[in-house]
Amino acid sequence: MNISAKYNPSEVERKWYEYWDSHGFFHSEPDEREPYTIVIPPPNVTGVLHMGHMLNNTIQDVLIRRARLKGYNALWVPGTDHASIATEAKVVAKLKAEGIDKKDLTREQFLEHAWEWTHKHGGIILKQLRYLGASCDWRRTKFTLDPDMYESVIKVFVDLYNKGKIYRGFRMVNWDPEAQTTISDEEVIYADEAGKLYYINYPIAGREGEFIQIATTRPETILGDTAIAVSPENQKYQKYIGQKAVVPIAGREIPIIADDYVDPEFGTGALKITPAHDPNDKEIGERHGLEIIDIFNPDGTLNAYGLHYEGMDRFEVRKKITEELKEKGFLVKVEPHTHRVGRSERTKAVIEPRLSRQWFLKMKELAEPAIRAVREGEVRLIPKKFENTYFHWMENVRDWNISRQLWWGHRIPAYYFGEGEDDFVVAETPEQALELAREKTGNPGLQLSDLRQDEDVLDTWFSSWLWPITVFDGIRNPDNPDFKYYYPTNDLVTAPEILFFWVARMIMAGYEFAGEKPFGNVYLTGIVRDKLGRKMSKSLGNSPDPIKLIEQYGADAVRVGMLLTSPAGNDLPFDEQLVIQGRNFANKIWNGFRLLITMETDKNKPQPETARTAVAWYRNKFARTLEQIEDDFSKYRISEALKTIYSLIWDDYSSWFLEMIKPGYGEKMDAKTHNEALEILENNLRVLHPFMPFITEEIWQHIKPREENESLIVNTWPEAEKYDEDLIARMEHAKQVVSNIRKIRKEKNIPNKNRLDLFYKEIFGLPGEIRSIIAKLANLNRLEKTGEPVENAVSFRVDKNEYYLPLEGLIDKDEELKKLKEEYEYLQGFLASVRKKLSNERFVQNAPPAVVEKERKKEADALEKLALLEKRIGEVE
RNA sequence: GGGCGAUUAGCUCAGUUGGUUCAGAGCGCCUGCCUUACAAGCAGGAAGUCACUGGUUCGAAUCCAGUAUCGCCCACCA
Repeated sequence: MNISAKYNPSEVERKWYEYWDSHGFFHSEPDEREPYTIVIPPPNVTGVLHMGHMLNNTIQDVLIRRARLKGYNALWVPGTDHASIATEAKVVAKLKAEGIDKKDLTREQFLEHAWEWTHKHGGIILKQLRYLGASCDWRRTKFTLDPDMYESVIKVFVDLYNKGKIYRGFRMVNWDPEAQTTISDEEVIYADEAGKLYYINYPIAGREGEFIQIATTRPETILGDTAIAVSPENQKYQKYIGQKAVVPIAGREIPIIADDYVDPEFGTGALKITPAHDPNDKEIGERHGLEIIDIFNPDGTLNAYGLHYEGMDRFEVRKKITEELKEKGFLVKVEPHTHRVGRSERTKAVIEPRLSRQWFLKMKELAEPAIRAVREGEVRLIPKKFENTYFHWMENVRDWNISRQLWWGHRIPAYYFGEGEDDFVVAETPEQALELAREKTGNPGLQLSDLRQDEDVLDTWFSSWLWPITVFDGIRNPDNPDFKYYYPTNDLVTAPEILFFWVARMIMAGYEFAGEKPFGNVYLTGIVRDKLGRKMSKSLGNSPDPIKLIEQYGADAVRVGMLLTSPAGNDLPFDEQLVIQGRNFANKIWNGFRLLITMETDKNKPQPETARTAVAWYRNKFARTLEQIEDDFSKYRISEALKTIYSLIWDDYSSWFLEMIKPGYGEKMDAKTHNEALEILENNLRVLHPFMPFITEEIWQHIKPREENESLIVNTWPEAEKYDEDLIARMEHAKQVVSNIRKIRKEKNIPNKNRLDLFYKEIFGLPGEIRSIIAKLANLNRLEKTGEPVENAVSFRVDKNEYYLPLEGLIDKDEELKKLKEEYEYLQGFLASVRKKLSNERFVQNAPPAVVEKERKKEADALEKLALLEKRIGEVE
């Protein structure tokens, strides 16, 4: 068989993905087996794969493939999110580039464009996931705007409204003037920015020449001022409380009030109050019954209250009004001032706090079962450290503003029939709304055309929080077999950034609408960063294109590269070097396979002792390592599990096992060993498959012809077996002896070809088969026990055995003595420390007996070794 | 301002309930090898006062307190 010395992933990967998919190996239907379910965190429908997705989905694929091998009925549900604000922003930008303004379109026209865009770009990211090897059940692909999903979302809204949990409120919200919509608190990103603090004098009404001075970072908002507040404790301003001040430029008279909120130490100790544009001011305004003056248009320009600034942008007004204040003598000074500015996560526009009528969801009651679930371990967060943040947020949860002034999304099912505060009904369909409206108004003549549906849509997360339920149609049809079988799901893999946006809310929705947790474990990944520790982002251009990486190195290599350094919750400093390491590993595995498959075999040749021993040893070593792998997985230490397998295959299997069973030069391998080695290889492939699905399947299929149902992806995970610790320990000893000899060969410049003799004093027993391994790997002529001192030999000690390698003419007596003395001194120091412990009465009394016993053994062993060394030193001298 | 977490070799990280021979791995580095599976490799090697200061303990990388640095989350100081 002619097989390339370099593994070529690109040829292999497409082939096997197609094979798995077309044979339905990703597909799951309920059956008698235990289910194992993951729902994908749905990426934005118009998104493209970035490194964060790669990490996230690799972990999910590892979990799902392992579950499949372990015999679970494994289902990974894929899908995409309509991502209302992100997608709408993209569509608006695209239309703008084509010279079309959203304002000139009707809702229907705009949605047509949006769907067109969605159909064009939607699914790109899902296709990219296939290159990665993601074994999703594509037949179950969902989209949050699918008709059934849409219906479920509306049903939930109506349900919550009828339960009194959804209400309309006139509230201070975060207004994004760019997207012209409200956004949730979580979508506002605060950062320190350099700004200015403007000190402005407000004349006191009726007191010529007297002023009250305030400090503000937003001078344009003075036009919306409806009061000046001072601290009631403030001596300086006592006399003005109850008086009136005159708003510069506007000329309006506003009251001067006292409120505890004001910090007399900050700024001038007097605060201008603009209830329409500051959350605190709004509260103060409510306490004092102040007027509310909103000076902004939705796009951030000033309205008629802006007087001669009407129509100008807020930031331009800031400059202009500063000049005017200066000219008219109101401006006292301007100081540089760093303060926190909130910007929209999506559009980066400075957020304007704004009062408006919005829909809200009461959160407190919903949060309670979700808090309990995590506290009682019904839902586990991995790593655990995120529980603190979770509780903190959940215990201080605020009502959720769920309406967005967008078109792309689930339209709020509220129908208005009049202008009054309460002139609306909430219903799943217009027909039901009409019925309710007729009841509510007592007017049976009301027609559909008399109803106006709310223009707003729901926050994207209002559909994603139902994801684990709605992908199984659990809202509309809770008794369906899929929902009953797959829900609750097992593991959720996602980024900690959306712990509140999404994870916490899914837990709430799970208990509220399904009466049960949505998933058992939440694996929180880290953030993928570049070598400099910066978050990977498009704008920095520091993110490699994952698809290019896959093309260059292979998906298996990229998967390994991502996983080698990413324990749960830790950031992942991505380095292409790691992918190269993954590729090298693939090549190593490939060549380990190549050695066996190109080996000529002989059925009549008996199995050598070395091979028999090697097979026995590796099987035991594998069994022990499997235990470690299971332990790693049980603790969700995915990268540790990979490292464990990496070292098993690279070190134990390739460097030791294969070397042990290799026949001599020009010889054939006996058929028994060959078969056993292939079996061993198969087990390696089984545990490696979740991490490197492609190369493992490729090799698996090359080992021997396979039936379709024998494909590795649907094969079995190895069974745990008992193992012989003693055999493993003796082989460990043998490996150390071999390493010592290799080291001496290197020091003395003795080629590997030259066969050597080795003598030893046996205290740690070495059965013949272990000796044969040593002889083979170290290329020895003879390996014999001896009672006599060996002349002209280099000696070394492993465990309690002393080894002598006679090297006539190559011995430097002084150097040998020096080494022996160093070893001796070291051991003496060690002995001293052990004895110090043992002579400490308190140690002997207080330490557990087992620990004391260990120390005694250390002492005895050290003494024995010292005796050996002492003797050897005498011999050399 | 409040909370959480981190700090172990040049880099990225392990280090289970404090106790096996002066702390481990991978990468990188150094040395020697194109040895008939693999130079994307083999063999060997060097490298750490476990951030700092105290404390608890027979015993601390591990527990406690404080300090420093970094990171994350939350918060309305104009």
